[in-house]
Amino acid sequence: MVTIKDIAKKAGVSVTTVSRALNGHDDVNEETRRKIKRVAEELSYSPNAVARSLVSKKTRTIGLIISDINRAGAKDAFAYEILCGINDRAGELNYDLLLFSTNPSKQMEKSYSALCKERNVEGAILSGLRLDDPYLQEVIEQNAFPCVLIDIPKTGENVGYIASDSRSGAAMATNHLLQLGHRHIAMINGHDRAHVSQERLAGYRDALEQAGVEYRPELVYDGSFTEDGGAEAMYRILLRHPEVTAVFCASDLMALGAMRTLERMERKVPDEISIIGFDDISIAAYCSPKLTTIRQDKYQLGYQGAQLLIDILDKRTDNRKILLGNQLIVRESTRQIAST
Amino acid sequence: MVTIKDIAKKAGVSVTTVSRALNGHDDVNEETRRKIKRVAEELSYSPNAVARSLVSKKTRTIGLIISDINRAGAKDAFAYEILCGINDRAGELNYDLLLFSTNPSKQMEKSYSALCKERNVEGAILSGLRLDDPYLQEVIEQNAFPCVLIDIPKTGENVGYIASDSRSGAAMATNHLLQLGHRHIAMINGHDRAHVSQERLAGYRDALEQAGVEYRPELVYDGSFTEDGGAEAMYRILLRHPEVTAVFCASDLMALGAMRTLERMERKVPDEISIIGFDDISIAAYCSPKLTTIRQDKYQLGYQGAQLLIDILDKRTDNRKILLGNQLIVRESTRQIAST
DNA sequence: TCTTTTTTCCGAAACGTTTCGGATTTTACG
DNA sequence: CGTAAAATCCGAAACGTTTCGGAAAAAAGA
Repeated sequence: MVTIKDIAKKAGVSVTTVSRALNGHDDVNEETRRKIKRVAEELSYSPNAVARSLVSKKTRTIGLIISDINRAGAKDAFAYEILCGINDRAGELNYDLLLFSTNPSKQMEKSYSALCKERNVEGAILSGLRLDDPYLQEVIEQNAFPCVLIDIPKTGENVGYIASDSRSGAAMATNHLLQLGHRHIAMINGHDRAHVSQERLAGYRDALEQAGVEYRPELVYDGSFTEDGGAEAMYRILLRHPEVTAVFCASDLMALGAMRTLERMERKVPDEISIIGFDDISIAAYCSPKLTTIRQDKYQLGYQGAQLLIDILDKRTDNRKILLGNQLIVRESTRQIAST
Repeated sequence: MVTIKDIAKKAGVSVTTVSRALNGHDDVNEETRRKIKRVAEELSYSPNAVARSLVSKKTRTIGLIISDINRAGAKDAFAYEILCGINDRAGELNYDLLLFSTNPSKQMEKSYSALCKERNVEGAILSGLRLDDPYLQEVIEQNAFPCVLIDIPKTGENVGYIASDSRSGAAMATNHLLQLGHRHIAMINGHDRAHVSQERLAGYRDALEQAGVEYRPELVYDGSFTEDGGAEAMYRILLRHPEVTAVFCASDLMALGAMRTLERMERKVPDEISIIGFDDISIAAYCSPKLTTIRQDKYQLGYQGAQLLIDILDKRTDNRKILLGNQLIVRESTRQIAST
């Protein structure tokens, strides 16, 4: 390995000068700088980032703790799009990303903060964590290193969060169904360890109450954010609440499951029952019928999340909270209620 | 920051002993070890991985250069599944992943090998690179650091590759169509800067020739691996080769595009034209008609790729090449040719 | 009791870089 | 020409860890 010393020797200067020359400091003669650069080139020198960060305390690295990077996520590609956003913004700002191997199988022995401290990342972005994650509290309380949480509404001196506005999104979805004349609207929600589930439920209630429709808790089913869960929930709705003409699903995946059940039971969507999802995953535009849904911009979640983190790092902002808007995408799975 | 020195001082021993105690060396009294561990705990010490790797030359980090991590990839989630596989295996073996910000927009000034050398990663996995990538050659020739290429058939002392067997997969697809009685089979291929395109074309030819069907180059169109490209190619096929009754698409995304065109032109799939794809992306099981395709195990590409890299690192194998099998998934987009 | 072996510990160097404080040389100014 | 200022360079320390070689202390053997 060729080091700064080798260059110094060959160029006949001190290591100090080599360092300063290569880093563009201005107290080095242009001619010596050229020479040093030439020698560095000849020896095909490349700086050792590890040594550099040991002294500078800077790694230009952002830690990523994305617990939902797994096979199952391929369908909704949720984590993926977030990652793309982070990757793009981090790339633009010249940060690299360190993906921690948060081993979910064997109980992790190291906390997130330990992980980040050890590796000297400058900050971290956490996504896919459950509200009851044992290490989450520690991250926030210790306030040890700057981080941005995705979809977890906690802030602190050094911790910010970003999310899409689930509540208004859910209200938007429910309103859409209401405007189509539906009055008996069920909801298939995700598991309640996710904050977004609470928010989406609240939005659903908001819309109902504002429209003067009674909110009936028994119409809300748990689909645990999975396709099978959605399918299962739909069976129960069909069985127990035949009066229901529309279902708001808190995720597209669950909506897909619900539609599968409806197909099996030979109930036509949207003619007999309207379905609206949440997320706008790519399948939504291809399935049959195409799914009406609330689009949330997952990419921006990552992109602006990365931006927020770096703003926090550079103490460039006091803002610790970003809420992204959503968009209603009307496709084929919802329809004006049949006038009976 | 609390260091090993602080522990040494508080425990009344030397830094050497602390280091050896914490790292489980056996030349330290069990009692002192306990004491040191206790002190470390009290001070909530966490080791500095940067300093450690400066001296040990080990980072337990794998570099990732995945040039196709971008928004567009959300539909096929190809890069994502590979990443999941890598992430899982790396996690199991206790490696972290460093995602390099290969900024495709501004021309990268640093080569991959420079990137990896600087950051002292132990090895790297490269995916999504084009055959004509300017830096690819350098990686292989310099042989500077161990790496695994995905879908690029080059090997070397320290470089291995992993891919799914595109050629046999394409033959499998074409055979499926032949067995259904099709004789006029067009192909929509990807751009030819990808090695897989060449392979899939070869497989297509293999199958045709083996079945005694003439290979006609004019039936092969370039869909450049995009949905729009597939749609465009399909238009041309319809226009110029009305005799075609089946199309083999070298990717599901292009198949989706082709099906879009067919729907617009009111040609029924599979009644009038059979379509088979390649990849088995998640949409394939949901679109209408559901897409018959060749499934390749992208997750294993990553998982076994990571394994291969680590085997190379540990000099545990001389194998430098892994070829994964594919699987024909028959759904709804192919059918026995209508007997005329 | 004396020597040898084993156990337990430590000092110092090393990893490759940055940076502080100062030294030397050159240039500018009166 | 003498002095002040600017330009250019350098030595040494520091970052937090590991490890080599050996030293001191304890245990074992004769």
